[in-house]
Amino acid sequence: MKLKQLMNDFLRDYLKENDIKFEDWSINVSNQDSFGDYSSNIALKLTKQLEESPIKIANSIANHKNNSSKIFTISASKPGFINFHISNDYYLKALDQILKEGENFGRKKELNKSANVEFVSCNPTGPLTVGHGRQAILGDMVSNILTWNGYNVTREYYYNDAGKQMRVLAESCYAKYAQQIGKEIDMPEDGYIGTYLDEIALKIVERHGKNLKSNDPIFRDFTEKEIFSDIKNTLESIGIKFDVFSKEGTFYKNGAINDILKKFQEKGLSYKKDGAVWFKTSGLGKKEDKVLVKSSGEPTYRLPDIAYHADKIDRGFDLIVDIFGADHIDTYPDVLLGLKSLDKKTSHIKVVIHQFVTIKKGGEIVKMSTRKANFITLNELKSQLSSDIIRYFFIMRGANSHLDFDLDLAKDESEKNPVYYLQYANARISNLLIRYDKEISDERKIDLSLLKENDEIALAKLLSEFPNKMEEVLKSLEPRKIATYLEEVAAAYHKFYGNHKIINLQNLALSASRKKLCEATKIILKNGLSILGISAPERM
RNA sequence: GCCCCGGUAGCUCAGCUGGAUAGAGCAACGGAUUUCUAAUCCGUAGGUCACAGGUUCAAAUCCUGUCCGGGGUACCA
Repeated sequence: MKLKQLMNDFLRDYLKENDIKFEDWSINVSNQDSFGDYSSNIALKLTKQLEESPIKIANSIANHKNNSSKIFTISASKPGFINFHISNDYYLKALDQILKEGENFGRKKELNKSANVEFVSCNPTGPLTVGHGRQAILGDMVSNILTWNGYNVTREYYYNDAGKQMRVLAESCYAKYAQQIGKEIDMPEDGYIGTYLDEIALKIVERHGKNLKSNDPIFRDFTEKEIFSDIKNTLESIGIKFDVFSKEGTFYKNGAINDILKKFQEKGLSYKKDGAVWFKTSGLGKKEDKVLVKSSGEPTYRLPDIAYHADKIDRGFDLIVDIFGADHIDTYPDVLLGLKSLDKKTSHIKVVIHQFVTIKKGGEIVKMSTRKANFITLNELKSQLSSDIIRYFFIMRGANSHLDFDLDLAKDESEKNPVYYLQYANARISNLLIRYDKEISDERKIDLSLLKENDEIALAKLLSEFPNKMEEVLKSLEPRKIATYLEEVAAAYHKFYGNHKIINLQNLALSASRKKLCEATKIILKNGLSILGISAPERM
């Protein structure tokens, strides 16, 4: 960050000295060594305004007085780029800082800001599927990213304990119960037919006998409890814990839903038609109006969702993140509209939408349908794969892309599996450090300037970028970017390791410096992996 | 019908706040000192960035349209 500032300062200084008013330039990482470390397009952008050829402007800029000459030199190249060449010294100094700050390197201090991350939030009508798994892991990592950047994070799970789905679940469970005790009863329409319900029904028979009536609350309460505890166990097995569980029923009981209806009515934003209450979204930029309360008297999901979000806003979080599956893409704008019309602040709500997951097995896509009990559960996945692998594979693609979960690759314990690539780099370093201490007991002042090889500088440069990366990730809330970065770090380390001897009894000073580079790499790998919630084994 | 996401190497995908010769992993092929852990490294080959227009000094990236794939779309959530 400091580095970019210095480069920008240099450009600003040039503009000021030449009395040019201009702001629209960028500085990017160069894509070729001969173009230095960073490049700016400022001269190209200035061509029109100055009515000069870009290369002329670039040369003029490159010759401008450089107050940061110890940190970088400047050159101009072909069409008109300004190239900044950063001194090795700058990157090596970053190593000192990494070693000094250790597990806090790149971490933001307490911001005194709070964030709420809502994710998973599925109703307890069945076991979690791999689709929920993606959301769970995405949400957990987003939470970690926020924590790392200084937020005080609340992980929240919201579910509907009162609606139609739970009623159907109870009816389905009764039907299964009836089957267990030898009665033939038809499954309710759109009922849940998964085998997990058979197990629950059997438990009910065992514990409560065979004489329960269909309307016994046990069929709802017991089932909810059973399924929920299964969900919690599943989540825990991949390292996820929630701080708060919110129930939809709360907002009926405390009157929030009626209040909102009343306010909409007062503001003229709702009306009655065909026995239902409609939300006049057409006046707010939408094409059609939406139903708030069905003619049956039951609210649609929108109303409680608005109430729930209003509640989150009122709890005073500085940032509210909603992680939703692609099925919400059309519906969350309604909720935001509702909140806005209630004069609630919504600018601090960030919605992360992720696409769905397909499982690839033996080169073929396994089609899934949740209702028809034709799905792969997260538990099944967990029984075959470690938490580390599951976590990594779910964020290997951007949230906005469909995810093909390649089961065969995930199970593969060879070098093909990218998770091991990262972990192996860490294990390699750990082993090396142990060996180093055995062979070299020499204590000396470290002279990092002995690190001059391209592989060494490239690695140091990459390590120094970690804090910037974390800031980027805070903006995009894309854990994948951390994974990509760590793969680069591991690759740079493996390359350095392959080309250069670290423990060299003939050159203890150089050995000591290289050891420091290894230690710094280990810190970065560990810090990055910890945000992803993936272990960094010392030995493999 | 309408909405969202995607179309980049044989496969899976990066890159997309516009920038200099489009990258990685896997697969293919060829190599690496009796290893500081070879779960590694080096090299070769592989591309009309779906297509057509447009904006621009500059387009894989922005705009428009078309085609293909996936998903959503209700008084279900």
